[in-house]
Amino acid sequence: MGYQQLLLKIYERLYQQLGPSHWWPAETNLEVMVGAILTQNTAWRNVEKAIVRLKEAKILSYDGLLQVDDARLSQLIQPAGFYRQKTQYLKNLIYFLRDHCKGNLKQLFEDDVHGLRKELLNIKGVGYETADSILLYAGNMPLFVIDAYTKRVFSRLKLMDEKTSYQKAQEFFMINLPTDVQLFNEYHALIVRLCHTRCLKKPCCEDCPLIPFCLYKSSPK
DNA sequence: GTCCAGGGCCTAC
DNA sequence: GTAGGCCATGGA
Repeated sequence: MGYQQLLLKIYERLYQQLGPSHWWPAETNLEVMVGAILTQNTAWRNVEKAIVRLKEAKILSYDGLLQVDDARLSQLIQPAGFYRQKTQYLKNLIYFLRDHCKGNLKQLFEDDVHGLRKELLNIKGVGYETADSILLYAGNMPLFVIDAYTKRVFSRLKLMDEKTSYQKAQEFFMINLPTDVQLFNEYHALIVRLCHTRCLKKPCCEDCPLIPFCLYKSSPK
């Protein structure tokens, strides 16, 4: 079986087992962008707390985030951890939006995808995964998002090395899958959800949906 | 108490 | 281009 077929088989199996994800969990595109920064190396439940606080303070908006002072923002996002860095990262993002499109996100995502990706990566605090999450889940642009879970799952399937670079891993998926925003959206979401609900230590859990594709043999304990 | 979570930056090599 | 240290909270 070629990689194209294999990747689609794995996708179909995950979708059958886990069902649709309805990602990204956010009410607006700006909320997706904010969540993408807040979730950096942080459990989503902690991000949710910060998001709720931002909403309660009525500053989860372009104008709100533009005007709030650093100390206040820092205090509100504290539950999401790394709050001093993330305060600056959020400010950097909002200043980019101000300078680039005056906060008009619809206009922002009309740009050329690769040009926009390069500009996002120029923002201090936006790396590959954050940029691609924003482009895919807020901008509906066809970028496959790689994260630690993706590398963990697919290295276990012997389809890549855990240390594979972001670019190489992304290339692997994008070369071997049709360029389809909805497919990229759902595939990444399913990988994350799989990792939230399954043990990923070797050998495979006996009820793991990916057992048919897993090359590690379960050994009796 | 220890480990980890939907990373990214900086520095050294 | 990459390995290691750093950033911080909250749940398991």
